[in-house]
Formats: sequence, structure tokens, C-alpha cells
Amino acid sequence: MRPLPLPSAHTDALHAIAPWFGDNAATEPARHAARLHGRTSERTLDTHAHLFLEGDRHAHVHIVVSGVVALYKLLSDGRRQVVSFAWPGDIIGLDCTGSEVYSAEALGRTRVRCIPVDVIDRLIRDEPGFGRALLGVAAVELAETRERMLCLGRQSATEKLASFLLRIARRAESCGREITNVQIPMKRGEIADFLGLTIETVSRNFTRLRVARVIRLVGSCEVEILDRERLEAIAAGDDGIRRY
Amino acid sequence: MRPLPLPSAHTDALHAIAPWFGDNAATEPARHAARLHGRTSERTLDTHAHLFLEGDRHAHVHIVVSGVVALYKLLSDGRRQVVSFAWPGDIIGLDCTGSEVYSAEALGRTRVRCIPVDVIDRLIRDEPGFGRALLGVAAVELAETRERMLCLGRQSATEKLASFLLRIARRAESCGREITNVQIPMKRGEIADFLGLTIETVSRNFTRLRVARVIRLVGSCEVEILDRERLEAIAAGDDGIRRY
DNA sequence: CGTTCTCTTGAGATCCCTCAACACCTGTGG
DNA sequence: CCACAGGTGTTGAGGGATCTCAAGAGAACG
Repeated sequence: MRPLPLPSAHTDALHAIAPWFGDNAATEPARHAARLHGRTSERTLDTHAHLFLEGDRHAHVHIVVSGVVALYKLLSDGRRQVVSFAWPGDIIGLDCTGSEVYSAEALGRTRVRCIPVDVIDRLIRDEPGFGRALLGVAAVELAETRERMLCLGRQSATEKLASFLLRIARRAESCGREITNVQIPMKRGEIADFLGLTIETVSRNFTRLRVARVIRLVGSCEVEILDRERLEAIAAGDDGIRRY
Repeated sequence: MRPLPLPSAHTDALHAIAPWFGDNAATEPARHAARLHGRTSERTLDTHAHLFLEGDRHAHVHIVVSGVVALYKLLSDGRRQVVSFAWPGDIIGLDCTGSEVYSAEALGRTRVRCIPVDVIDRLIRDEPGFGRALLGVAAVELAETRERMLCLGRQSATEKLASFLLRIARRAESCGREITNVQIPMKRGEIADFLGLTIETVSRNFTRLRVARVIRLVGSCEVEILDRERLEAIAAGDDGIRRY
């Protein structure tokens, strides 16, 4: 199977279900799926536009085409936790439990492909292998979510930020070779809500990593990794920086 | 379909896949599955015994029959995060990604049913509906895990403990009517690792809830809920107790 | 060149952690 | 029966990490 020519089809997610929704679906064995392909649509979201809100009926599964989407949950008093960022190639809403369990907001101008859940259901019923592929995607998502629980519950602010930067760097690298300059498409507040910190603490720890000459800030949305090894050590808790 | 006569078959999990593994599988339409049933086995674990360790090859999916199992991840320096507790009826290891992504330790004497992953694979392939059911279970698990992220990242210690107690109470209640006395099968340290706190903070917050006359402690492993409404309010962050 | 939004930095308060002591319980062995 | 040890839970004192509140710097935009 030929990899899809999408921006960052580096995740298992899109590759796993690509035969059913990729541009080359018609050439794949799944002819029936190809016809269903026509039932998907594309949506463009402006910055801060919502794809859906927590509690909405779960009508579509979405695949991010370009841009980044924040998936978040709220407490009644407004405290927010971003449970995940969905990047190009990522699938949103595999957890089909009737209604959405989080809200989805575009960080910038974003395009998504929308697949009605009944199409998903039909594919699972009719296409051997599709359900299995979906289960594999859900498994990877569960594993990642649990990794994040370890981060949220047991890491210091500096460790959290270091882990976050490495996570983004690795994502960018999964398309190619190691890089030093990382584009960060989210603002400080969004990073804070992702890591369970405040804006100020995120900012202070960017500064801390900068002062320690581990990273260099290029504007506020790009980070140059000066000392990758040390950054890894900090993320792993093997570096005393967290005690300063 | 008749519900299974298991200790707490209250979760969606067991009900969802019960037709394939329940004691009455032979009477279900899934005759092929019934034959596979013979390939499962049962294991008994003593207190603190491990079902498997993070990194082990993912050879079996387990269903808890009796007892409680802690699923946890470690940082290199020993900090621990319990990602989930598996109660009777819960399925462990749906996320089949080759190797285990967390360790599983019995809190007390525990029995589990072990299903080889190739049996799961075969069922998915041969039994229409089984993959769908499994996906549903995974979806519920993902939703719960994200709820926990909100708790870990954004709740205060008191809120976390109140949520925890309510979670256990609701689990016990899903079998029947509202209860006031809740059995807590885990020790303070295990609760702490579940909530991302220290033992002392957990203990102090038990005391805080007790002094506020919201709960009463019966020994250290049983809690009587004196003021359910207030406990709910505290868990939701609508009660000033967290600021005392 | 204001306006607005975002990011950074400082000062002080607060929550939670660390370290330490002690109470309680249980099982063991004298 | 009692002494003791080990495991567990509670409580206190102090410290440190993070939050809150506030001010100012920087960037984006009309």
C-alpha cells in the first residue's frame, strides 16, 4: 500500500485506515468502501472555531487534514484540561459513545474530513479488517493517554514542559530526520491547559530551559533545541534542573 | 441475553463481550466462540503479586473475576502513577500493542480469567459483532481515562479524594440502590498513586472530610458517606472546603 | 500609532510535599 | 501474657513548587 501524500501521515492512525479513506481508496480492494467515500465531506474551521462541544451528539468521526485541534474538557468553574491535540492525520472521535465526551476547538485555520458514524458502522460490519484497524488505532490512543496520565500526575512543571517539547519534536521527526527547530502551533495558555499548569508557570519554565541553555526561543512559537540530550534527561527526571 | 451471575457484572465491559466468554456461551449463537472458550484459563494471584510487568509481551487479555488489580506506570526514579484500578468484570489489556504498556499488580488475593490474544484475534476475524463490541469497550475506557486526566491535571487534593470516593460509591451502587457505606479495597499509598498525591496528603484530606462531617471513617478501609450532596459539591469544586 | 492580545517577570500567598514522630494493628516468639 | 517488630495510618513543622495577582514588555493589526 502506498503511503498517502498528506502533511504528516506519520501516525499509525491514518495509515491504519487509509485504505478506506485515502485518496487512492478506489484503487484498493475495498470497492464497497470506495463508494462510501463519497459520503464524507470536508470542513474548514477558523481560529478558535469549535468542531463540536462536549455533550453534542456524536455524529461524525473527523480526520484532521491541516491545522491542529485541541480536545478539551471543562470543570464547572472554567478550569480546563486539554486531553489531546489532534494533528494532521489524526482521527478525532473514535470513542463512539453516543455523545461527545470533550470539546474540539481549532487552534488556527484548520481543515478536517468528516465521516458520518453510520458510515463507520457500515464499514465495520461489511469490511473485514476495518474494525481490527480501528481497534489498533484506539489501542495506540489509549496507550498515549496513559502516558499523559503519568506526566500529569507525577512530573514537575519543568519535566512536563521538556516532555512536551520532545513530543512535538518527535512528531515532526517521524516524517524525516532529527531536527533542532520546532514549530509550536499553540499558545502558552493552550500548553498550560495541556500540561495541567498555569500560563505563568509555563512561561517561567520556558525561561528556565532557555537560561540553562537547553533551548533557544525564536519568537514565542518556535524553539531551537540546543542540547537534546539534556532535554531528554530533564524530561526523564534525571536532571537536577527541576530542583532549582 | 441473560446477565451473567458474576460479582459485579455492572460495567459495560463484561456485558459487551459476555456472549463470547460468559458461562452460558455454549447456549449463545456464537458456537465457534464457545469452542474457543476452552482455551481460556484462570489464574489466582496473592496480594502484591504481578499479573504482568510493563514491557512484557502482550500475550493475554485478562478479565478480573474477583479482587482488584492496580494498573500502573513508573518513572525511572520510582515515582508511580496508577492509571486505573481493574475491578471484577473489568477487562485488562484491550490495548493490544505488542507489549504491555503498564504493570498490573493484585491489591489483594485476586482471580483473573486469561484469554490468549490469538483467541481474541480469531474472534474478531470470525465473529461479526465481536470487534464492534470490543471497540465499544475501548471507547468507554478512553472516555474514563480522559475524565481522569481532568482530575489529575485540574483538581485540588480534596476534590480528587471526593471524586475518588464517589467513583467507588457509584460503582458499588450500579449493582443496586444508593449506599452510604463504601468498602475501599486499596491502601492509602495506592490511592495516592492513583490521584497523583502523597500518602500524607491523602490521609490529611480523609481527615478534612471527616472533620467537616462529610464522611465517617470506619477503620481505614471503610467510609460512611454522611453528606452525599456536600461530597458531590466538593468533588465538583462548588464547595469552599478546598480553600481551608 | 493606539488597541488588543500575548508573553514575561516579580512579589506574595497557598497548596502540597518532605521529613519526622507517633499511634495503631497484627503476627511472632519468648 | 507480654515484648517486639513491621506495616500502615495520622499528625505536625517546615520548606518548596506552583498559583494568584499585578505590572510591564513585546507583537499583531487596523
